[in-house]
Amino acid sequence: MITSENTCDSTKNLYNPFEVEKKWQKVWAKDDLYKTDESTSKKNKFYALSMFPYPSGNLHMGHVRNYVITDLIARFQRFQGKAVLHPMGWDAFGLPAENAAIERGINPNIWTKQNITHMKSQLKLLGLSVDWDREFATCDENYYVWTQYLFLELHKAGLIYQKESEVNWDPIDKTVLANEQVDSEGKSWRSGAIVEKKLLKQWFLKITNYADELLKDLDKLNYWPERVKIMQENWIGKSTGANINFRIDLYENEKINVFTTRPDTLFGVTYLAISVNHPLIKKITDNNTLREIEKLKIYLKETHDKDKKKIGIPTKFKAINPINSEEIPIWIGSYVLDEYGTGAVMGVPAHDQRDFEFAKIYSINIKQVIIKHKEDTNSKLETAFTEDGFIVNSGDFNGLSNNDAKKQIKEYGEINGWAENKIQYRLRDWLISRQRYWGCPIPIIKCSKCGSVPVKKDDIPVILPNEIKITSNKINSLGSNKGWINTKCPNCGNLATRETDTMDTFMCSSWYFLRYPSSKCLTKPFEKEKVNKWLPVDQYVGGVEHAILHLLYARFLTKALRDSNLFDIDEPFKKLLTQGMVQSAAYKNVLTGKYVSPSEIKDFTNPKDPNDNSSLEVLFEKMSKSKYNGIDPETVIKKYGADTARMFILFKAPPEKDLEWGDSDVEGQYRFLCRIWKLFIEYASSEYSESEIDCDQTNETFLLKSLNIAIKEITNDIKNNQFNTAISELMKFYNSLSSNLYHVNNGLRKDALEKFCILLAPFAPHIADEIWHIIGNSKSVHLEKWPLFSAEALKEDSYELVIQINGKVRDKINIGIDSSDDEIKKYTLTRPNVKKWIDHKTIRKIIIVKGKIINIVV
RNA sequence: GGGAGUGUGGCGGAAUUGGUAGACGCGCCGGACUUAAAAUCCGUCGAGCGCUUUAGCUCGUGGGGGUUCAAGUCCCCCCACUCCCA
Repeated sequence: MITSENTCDSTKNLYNPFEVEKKWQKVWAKDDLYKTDESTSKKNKFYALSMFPYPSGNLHMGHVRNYVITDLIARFQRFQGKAVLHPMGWDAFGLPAENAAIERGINPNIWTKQNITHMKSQLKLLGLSVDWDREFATCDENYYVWTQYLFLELHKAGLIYQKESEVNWDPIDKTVLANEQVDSEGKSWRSGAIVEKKLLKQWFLKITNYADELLKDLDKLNYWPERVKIMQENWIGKSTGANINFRIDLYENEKINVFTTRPDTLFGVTYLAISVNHPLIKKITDNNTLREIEKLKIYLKETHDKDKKKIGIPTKFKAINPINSEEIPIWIGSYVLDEYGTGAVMGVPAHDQRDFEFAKIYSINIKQVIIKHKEDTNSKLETAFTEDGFIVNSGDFNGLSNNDAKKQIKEYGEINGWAENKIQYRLRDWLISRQRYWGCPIPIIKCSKCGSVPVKKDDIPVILPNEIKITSNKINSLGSNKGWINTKCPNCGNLATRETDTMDTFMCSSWYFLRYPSSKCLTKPFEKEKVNKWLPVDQYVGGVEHAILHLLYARFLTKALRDSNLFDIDEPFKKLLTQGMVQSAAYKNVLTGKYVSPSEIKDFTNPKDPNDNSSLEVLFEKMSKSKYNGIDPETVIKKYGADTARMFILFKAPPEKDLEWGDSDVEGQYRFLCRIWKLFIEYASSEYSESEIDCDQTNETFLLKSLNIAIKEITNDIKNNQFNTAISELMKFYNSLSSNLYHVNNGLRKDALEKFCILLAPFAPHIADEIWHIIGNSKSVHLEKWPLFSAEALKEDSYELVIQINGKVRDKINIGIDSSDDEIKKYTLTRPNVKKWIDHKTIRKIIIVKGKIINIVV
């Protein structure tokens, strides 16, 4: 362990990170060093943003990683002479505050504010270059007034509507649960009751209106990780196909409309399957069947997706396949969804796996209409054949490739009036109603005469009442507050009631990045010209878990508000970096499956469970209480300082990868900072700073070169988000600096030390400023310009040529940079090591790659 | 089942466009300093064989094949793990 007694220098001038960090944090705050520069239009802007945190109460390592990465980028961009906006705020509405209220009897508002105060103080320890003047929380009245304002804008634009929809209902707690609060067995995480589906009238946002643009514009996001774009693409789930009408034998005028992406398999349809809620079911009179349907409905309600079986109920109806007038049975199928398509599917067992399984269970005909190769004969299918191939058993369409048949059968159907082109999305409209207290109230008034009427813009905010009542394990939602709920209709003036649902918190977080450029504005959510100036966010950093929901909602809202003419940008986030998890060692007893706290383990080289003395498995997993592997950032900072924590986190792994916490690696970074400290203290003591005892040309060239390599590589690495290798380069430069420093002239010595400070500054900002001052500067190092490397200094007059014989390295020689091919050959062939390998052999070929390699093939 | 990704020493991880595999750090071992320990500084460390002084050779980036003068990198097949979607 490192303590203040045994740090780097045992005699004097210890590196004391706490003093250094406290000192500089004060100075920076006093000098407003990180205030956003809005004074000039000469500077290019750079908007650096971390996904804002939920104020859960304590800072986690995941937060630290997120903000340190963003901070490094923000600092680097400031060094590049840009005007940087680097704000921070709080995603402050949401369930944990309600749960805390229930458990501890604290008002969610007070709980949240306390958490913010505490987390902010922890955050400040990190020395982030955040412009704190722009801070806000989404639960602040003068933030959520604008969330309501935007709701009204969207309402005006026709993007908001009400619909009955199923929710997860906990019958014991009498409350609605979010999907995440229902476990894999369909039980409530709180009460353990089986969660029911209940129909409630809810508010929706028409995100589907933008499905196509959201999909198309993914192409514009050149600086987003490919996998995030693919996830969004899959989520939107565009499929192109056709709606096909099937007549029903008994009812001349009834038709069943099915959506399919595979019109090429139409001749292979052997049944239709409809959902339990399909309109046709109303025509069923047979009591037996009706009872079966009721049973199936209950089964579907209570069974979770994972263990759902395919269940079918036969009906007496027959459908007519429009392409060949074949009669096929109509089944009710458990796997047919109401929400997707038309609530009916055409069953093609031969070419769809789900249909295949269904047909096997109920002995339905399987008719193959696509074969892989033209010459293939039909064989019995073991599974559905879903690859491309050629059409058979399909009348006039036989012999076509199935992709051609898709088009031709669809066109044929269009001409004959039973098919139409159709594009279908998987994306559903966004349900924003929450039957919850701690959220942004939905600004709607319900009038018995006028229906749902939006609150007038002058009358917002609709303020969340502060008094809460907790009964039977829940906060009574807004509905029980009579003084609040009763109001007048803005339309007719009659008595009316307020909407008692609050908004999904994703709504609050879908526009916060628009607020930062004008976070103090009291008259609007944001100023158009400020949004146009600062947006899009140049670098957005956050966890990949938000790849779909938050990032998709934010993109949608940006587009919707653009269309309401509130600003002109199409996409909110130009560059996206999704950082990996922070993991640490967890000790698991393989026999019991239980985790053991490290404090109970005596010998870490051979960890044993103290309860049964069995060997423990060491796993690197995401930090969590239940696994006893959490590392508290505040503890680490108090032990080593923020600069060490920052350096460690940036060095240990590339930013997108998971990071494994390691105490000895943290100490390694601490030692590195100690070595730096010592070097600068030594230099500052007069005996070294003035002397030129041992000047040597070789050392000078060497140091100059390593300085310029460092500048070049570190600059490049930061630009490419390769912070781990940037720190490697910094270490190499340090190694060269410390071994050459007193063998070079005073000018170079000072210059190298100063540039080292600047290069270190974005990574470890506190110590960098301190050593910058130690060597005699008076302004902050963070006001300096980023150094440029000199190509001249990097120029070599010779290089090491690698000599390969048959592709294997046999020798290396130093050779002049201008040597011609002939000269290279000549030198190479005289080398004894080379001779040894080519003696008595014929040289077939010689390949020379200038500046690198010569390969002699014998 | 479909999609995306990962696999390199004891460990985390480096390797421009195909051109010296293992940068940098951690760890280990050895040495210096010390009464001793810690800290610090110096040095060794992919595996195997060889090296009595002199030194080199073979193998090696999950496995198997291929393209190439040259493959961690490109192509094909397989294995393992991770994530997303059913």
